[in-house]
Amino acid sequence: MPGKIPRTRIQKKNHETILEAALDVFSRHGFRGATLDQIALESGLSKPNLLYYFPSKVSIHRALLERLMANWLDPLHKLDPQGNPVEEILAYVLRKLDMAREFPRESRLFANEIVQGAPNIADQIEGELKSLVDEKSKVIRGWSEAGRIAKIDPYHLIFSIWATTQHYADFDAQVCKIIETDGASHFDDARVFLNRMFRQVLTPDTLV
Amino acid sequence: MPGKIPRTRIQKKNHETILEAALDVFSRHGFRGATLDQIALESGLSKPNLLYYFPSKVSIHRALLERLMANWLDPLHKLDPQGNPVEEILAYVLRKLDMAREFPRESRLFANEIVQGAPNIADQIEGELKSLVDEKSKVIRGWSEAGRIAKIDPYHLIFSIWATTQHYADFDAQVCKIIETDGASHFDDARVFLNRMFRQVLTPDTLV
DNA sequence: CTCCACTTTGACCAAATGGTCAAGGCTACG
DNA sequence: CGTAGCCTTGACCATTTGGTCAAAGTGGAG
Repeated sequence: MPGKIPRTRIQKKNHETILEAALDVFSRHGFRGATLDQIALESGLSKPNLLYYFPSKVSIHRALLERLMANWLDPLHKLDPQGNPVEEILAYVLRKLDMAREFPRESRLFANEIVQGAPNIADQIEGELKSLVDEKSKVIRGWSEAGRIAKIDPYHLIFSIWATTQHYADFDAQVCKIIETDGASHFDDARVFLNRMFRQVLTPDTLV
Repeated sequence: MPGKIPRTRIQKKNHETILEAALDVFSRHGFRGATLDQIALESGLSKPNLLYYFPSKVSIHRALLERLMANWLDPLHKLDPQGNPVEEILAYVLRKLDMAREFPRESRLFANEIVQGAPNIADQIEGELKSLVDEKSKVIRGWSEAGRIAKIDPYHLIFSIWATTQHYADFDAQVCKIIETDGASHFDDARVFLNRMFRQVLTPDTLV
């Protein structure tokens, strides 16, 4: 079994192939529902070959989560304390919505994991994710207290952004069955809706 | 194997016992992740006994989903076309939030099912759920066009309500790791936040 | 009390599944 | 072109899991 970092060209390629197939399978069936045989089939490699590159099923899952966490947090990282508060937060909302559209598998992978109690990424949530959220919450609270946006709880604001944007990826099956539009045009409608909603929420109360 | 409706007292009791245990296990691990042995253990019955009352694992799961769907839709049913638009919708939001707090297992059961493509409740979503949403969306659109609430897409409004409220049940593991508050006091904060957010969203634009 | 239908379960089964291993194939480098 | 080390896999294994079955237990109507 090769070390953590792929060395040879072929190792790099197969690592990639496996993670790509695993993303597909894990995001569709959750950790327990996915099988090594499915991942082997989908990746075009044999099952023992998977286990040559990764020591176990759970290690594939963990590698995936770890690799994707950074990308997942990226939109929030980009929230600029120096920018215009309302526009910064709205840009964040729309970036998250774009990610839900472009990377629904990643979103569902995390959703599956967290719904089931986050057994494999508890540490990353408590570490990386929490400290980033804490940091950006302070920024938002600063804006809030300066009267540049409404007085709202930054944590719940962030939760509501996650919930409303990821909903379109995680609950896609439901959304598509309720809205009949064939294409993914509901993402455009969602964009309009969320843009309006969060703009409205952030606008400071003028009278009080 | 007894018919659909439990007849004897003992059948009624055991049906109940099994579904209660199954709710616990399915909501924690998803369909594939749950095992009959776990459900048997948790219900205090033997595995063959489970299969005396239900013909298969999937039939337990389906019975659960079916039984809970009605309760799940109830808050939306209560949305009164004759009431005050803003207050009706806000009351709906808060009812949904209460359900997320009081019935997190039910919420996660549905979340698990839908994230994985809703293989066992596709028909109920396309039927009962869709027609209810269609009906209430018409009501909301009516209010919207009459200028009694803002001009917003009723479907996406409903999605955003589901997303933001159920988030506190489905993603509880994440929420609790990010907010340190020990108790479930974050539900109170969420109530304040969501109340403000949706009130804001529904307020009609006065100028245009 | 008796008897019959309802209920319960220990033992068992076939299939699926995560994982192992030894043997064979391939490749890059000298 | 040869060989050392990387890569691949068919066959196999132990365990888990959904499900079966025959036999034993139990409760309540008469």
